[in-house]
Amino acid sequence: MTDRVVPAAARQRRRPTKQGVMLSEELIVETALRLIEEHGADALSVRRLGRALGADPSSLYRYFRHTDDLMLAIADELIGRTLRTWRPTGDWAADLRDLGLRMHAGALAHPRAAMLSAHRVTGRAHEIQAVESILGVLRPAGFPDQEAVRIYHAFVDQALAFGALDSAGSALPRAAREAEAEVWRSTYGRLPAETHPHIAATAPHLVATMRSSSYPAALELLLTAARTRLDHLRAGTGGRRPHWTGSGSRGGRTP
Amino acid sequence: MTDRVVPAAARQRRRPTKQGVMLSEELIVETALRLIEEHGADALSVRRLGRALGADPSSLYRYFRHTDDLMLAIADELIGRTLRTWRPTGDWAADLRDLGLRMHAGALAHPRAAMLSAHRVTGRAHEIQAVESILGVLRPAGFPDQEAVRIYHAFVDQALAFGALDSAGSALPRAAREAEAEVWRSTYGRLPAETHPHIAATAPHLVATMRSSSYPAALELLLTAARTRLDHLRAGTGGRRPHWTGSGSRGGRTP
DNA sequence: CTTCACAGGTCAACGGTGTTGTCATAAGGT
DNA sequence: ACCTTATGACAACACCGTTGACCTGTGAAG
Repeated sequence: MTDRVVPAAARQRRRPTKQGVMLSEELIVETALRLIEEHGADALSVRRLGRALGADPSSLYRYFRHTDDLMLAIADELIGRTLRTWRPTGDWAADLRDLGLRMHAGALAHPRAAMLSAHRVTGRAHEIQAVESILGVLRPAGFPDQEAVRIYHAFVDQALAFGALDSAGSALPRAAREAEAEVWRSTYGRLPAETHPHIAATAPHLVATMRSSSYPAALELLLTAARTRLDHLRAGTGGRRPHWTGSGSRGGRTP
Repeated sequence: MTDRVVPAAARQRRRPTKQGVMLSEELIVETALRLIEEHGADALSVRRLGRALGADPSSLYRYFRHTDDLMLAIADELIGRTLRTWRPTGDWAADLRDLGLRMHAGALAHPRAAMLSAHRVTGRAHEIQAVESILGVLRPAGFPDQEAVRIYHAFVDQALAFGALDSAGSALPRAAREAEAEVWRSTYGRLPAETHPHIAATAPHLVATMRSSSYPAALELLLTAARTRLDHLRAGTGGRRPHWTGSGSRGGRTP
């Protein structure tokens, strides 16, 4: 069974399902998204998707090599939807802020899908378009190539990471979320100043702000830092070189 | 079968496994962590864990209500380990950088646990100690309470969010991860300059850096922005320097 | 010592999952 | 009208988490 998948473009002999449905990559992705939204991320399995489509589960393997492939297709569709409503103005900071907030909002609107797809590189059309667009905001703004790539990377990952984090929070059952809010109020709001002076001193602020997402603040911090860097660059000296050369390792266990 | 779990403190009638192992909450958590480290995140299943322990899988349900409970126990242990090796020096930026990188590394070392616990507030001892410690770094540095809380919030969420994001990446099956690296090289590395000028211009940088985590960069941006903010505050208040408040920078006990 | 309740380990089963080898058939090109 | 073959269907495999019923060693009480 070397390869049972035929590229979407080359499909011709379509044939209806026993229940009369015409399968297609598009229909499968749409149905998967609907399934995720309506019944939660756990509701997405090959078998349920097959049932929802009116087709045998194994038929899906004619369109996607494995479930991972399907996830990538879903992720790309979400990227496309987000990008489609974004209109860059030429002010790099404003444009990035706008896009970041859109990405975050998009993730919150599709919590389960966002959680599933945030960490994947799809290499598909919409994603490529997004990369090109963001670099197209940074480079004309005056960031040198290497710097532009670094900021792009941090910006995108931060939007995706916070999107997934906040999605996970909002996807919790109602009771669990209220329990968490209660923890902040009753546990952190009442620690004695003798043992926990800093928490006690800031308790009102903690209780007030810990419930909302910190993404807007984090985004603003990122933009501030980028602007600072740009100012240093324009000052001519080139400024001090940032020491954030990627030292972290994503993937690959470190023995 | 209302509740087959007995609180750890009340256990007394321990009895060895058929293979002669004495089970305990601790042993189970330790073994689970070892399993994750040695054979990857996918290796952690109730059945495998049972096998590794020399016990019937169902025995574990005498100690944890379900797998989620086990994950939370693991996560709590991880928070403890991360804090235990952290030694604040008094330089707020350096201390936050150090802690952030430790949190991120801890998450990467145990992907499944990190992904599950990132968005939860436990209100338990280790977590409280962490909050107190971080505020104890920011406030003495001169950040006003509200500002300190805002930066604390962004800092912690950023560490958790990136930890979860990168964990998800590293939890992928080997083949999928190699496929992603290949996507960057073959897809993004070869786009023509006519259609995708910005990607083409930065392709070498993209290919070189997109595989590693952007957390160090994002963290550095956050610290830069915080320092900028602090400079503005000092300038605005006539350069008045807040002085260190003394002993209270550590939360709970430090073994 | 013996007795005895029951915590805790084991077994078997249920319903779920992703995936694949094989087969049947309708669609398209000739 | 034929033949090829793409594509849908079926059955099976090896896993998964979880649970109800059973059995037995343990620790305390008498």
